[in-house]
Amino acid sequence: MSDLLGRLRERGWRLTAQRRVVAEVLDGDHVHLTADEVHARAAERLPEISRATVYNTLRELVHRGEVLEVSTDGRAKRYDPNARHPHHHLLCARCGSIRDVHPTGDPLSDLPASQSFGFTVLEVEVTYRGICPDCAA
Amino acid sequence: MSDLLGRLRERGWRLTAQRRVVAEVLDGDHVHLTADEVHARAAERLPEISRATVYNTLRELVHRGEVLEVSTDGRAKRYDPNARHPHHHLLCARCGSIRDVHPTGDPLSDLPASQSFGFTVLEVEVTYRGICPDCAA
DNA sequence: CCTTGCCTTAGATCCTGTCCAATGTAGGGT
DNA sequence: ACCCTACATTGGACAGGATCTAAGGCAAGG
Ligand SMILES: [Mn+2]
Ligand SMILES: [Mn+2]
Ligand SMILES: [Zn+2]
Ligand SMILES: [Zn+2]
Repeated sequence: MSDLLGRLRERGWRLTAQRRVVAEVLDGDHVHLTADEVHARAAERLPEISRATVYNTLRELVHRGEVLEVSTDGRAKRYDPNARHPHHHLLCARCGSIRDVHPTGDPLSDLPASQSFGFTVLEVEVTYRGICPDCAA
Repeated sequence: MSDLLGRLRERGWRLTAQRRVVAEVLDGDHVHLTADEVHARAAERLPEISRATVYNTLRELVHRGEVLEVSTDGRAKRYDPNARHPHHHLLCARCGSIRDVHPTGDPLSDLPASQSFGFTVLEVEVTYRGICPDCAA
């Protein structure tokens, strides 16, 4: 994230207290918060911030490529500020917790053109599913 | 699917008209229906079948390993009877349509033990995302 | 056939996420 | 420094997907 706010301001992003707080909450590595978790932490600093604004801000950060949106089966999506370093995820099937894992190969190149069915393939997501140590105990 | 019903009956599954119809609807390859699509098609043959029963039956088929549950980002999950032949999916980011793709490598073996974080890793899912020919036009 | 424990049902309810119309404000222009 | 206004925020309504509940139905073993 580092100078996220600077980068966004240059692109004409209006800088509000709400957006600043959301960006602060998302700062760090190995952060995978749900929108409601982001809202809860943001509300500690700015009690009147609304859920709608958190959703709006997250949607824009995702759209601008600053935050990664991680689907977790039926549960709430998680937001990952570590969008610059491509990586994959290890997901606990029981509690939904997430860990980062780093790829050894490039699965995109593993998709032969013959299997593209005319799709314009943009990205690939690899999700390892299992049971985390906490849930196993 | 072939002798799905026989297999399930042996495991003590009570055989009802509703379950039979759901299994019939799911028969075939490259089938990726949502729960509501399954319900609509089942209702053509058995008009009084309820959504709850379709959900219950799908959940059990998934739990027994007879059907694969495929998450598609924010959309309704899709149910895939082709659970015996492991494969991955190519998902249209615009309309949510799905195609089967077959892996060239085994991403599970690409996960070094050093990155398991104590998880018991059960499976890996690879999702290619892009734009399908219909949506591109 | 009976019985009983499993199934099915309609509708309520939950969860995540989006939409809306009213109100507030960042920041460029003067 | 102050105004304007286009853009942002807000609370609450809304929507889709999925689960839960309590009442009644029925498969299948005896
Ligand atoms: Mn991550
Ligand atoms: Mn499939
Ligand atoms: Zn867990
Ligand atoms: Zn499409």
